[in-house]
Amino acid sequence: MLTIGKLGAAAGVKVPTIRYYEQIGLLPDAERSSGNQRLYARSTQDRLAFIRHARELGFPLEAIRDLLGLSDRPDQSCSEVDAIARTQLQAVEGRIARLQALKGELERMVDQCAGGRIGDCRVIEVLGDHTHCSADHSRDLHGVSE
Amino acid sequence: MLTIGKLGAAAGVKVPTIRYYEQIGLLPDAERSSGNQRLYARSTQDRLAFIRHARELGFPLEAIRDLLGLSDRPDQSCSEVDAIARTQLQAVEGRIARLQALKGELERMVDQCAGGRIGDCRVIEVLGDHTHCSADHSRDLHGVSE
DNA sequence: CTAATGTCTCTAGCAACTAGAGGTTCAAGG
DNA sequence: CCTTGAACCTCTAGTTGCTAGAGACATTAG
Repeated sequence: MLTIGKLGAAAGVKVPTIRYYEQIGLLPDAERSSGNQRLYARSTQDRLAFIRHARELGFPLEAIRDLLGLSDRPDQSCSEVDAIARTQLQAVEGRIARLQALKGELERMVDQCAGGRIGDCRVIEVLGDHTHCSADHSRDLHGVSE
Repeated sequence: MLTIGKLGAAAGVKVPTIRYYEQIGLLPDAERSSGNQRLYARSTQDRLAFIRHARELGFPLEAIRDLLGLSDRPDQSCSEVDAIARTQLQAVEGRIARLQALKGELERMVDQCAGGRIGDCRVIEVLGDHTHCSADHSRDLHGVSE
């Protein structure tokens, strides 16, 4: 049996995140020691690694919840699993396409900044002007900052 | 003078978002009509279009706040503006690179899903296994979902 | 035995909005 | 002039996926 800290270190997930996953029902309620501390079986490490990897791949927690539910019923068709993965793939492709349009626009901005005064700055000017927009980025308004 | 609805329509920003921007100080407090409704000058439309475009380009609101502050002092050097844009460009390039790694992994998953039962499903298997990871995606853990 | 570290619960905060309740004001049609 | 309905107001709370902190208890190394 592992304590939460060992589990987190083994799976590469921070301790509060594990408690959060338990809270939202993504992990089952952990067993407890006599002193009320969470104890985990090895299998939980696999489940947690699964979650982590899926998160890294950009799957939202709701999709991961579905995948975990599906993986608990190994005799059914995997078409649903496939659909979730395909949806995710499409989302990633869309993000890449839009980010590449943004990249082009940013490059133009930086190239045109001649190092003068702000009054002449192309960056400011381009940001105030939509006419060079090469795509509809409106669906990019969230989740892009870093 | 424009009402908030007209302004929003003209700049492509939703009404509650405009009020939110005012609340956090990104837009100055609007003038009010006798009946307490917000009224905007045309110049606000430009400022709002600037914000919208910068958001579409992925600039966080804090960076936009800085840019707006800089654009109000047009006689200074634009090196700061340039730096903000370059930072943003780097962030976008990093995101693209990581998303392309993720795309490859997702494609492998989908290709290998032979349409059988979940017990044999490669998607589930790959998600449980980190060994094929081609990069450290750990900085991708937020902001990727769509 | 004690000190340090780990764990517990709980609340609050982050970005950047979005949604809803419940009430007021405005513009147009009859 | 009056009414209707859209647009506006404020306020609170919710979203996603965590992260940070407070204050208290548990465990472990020396």
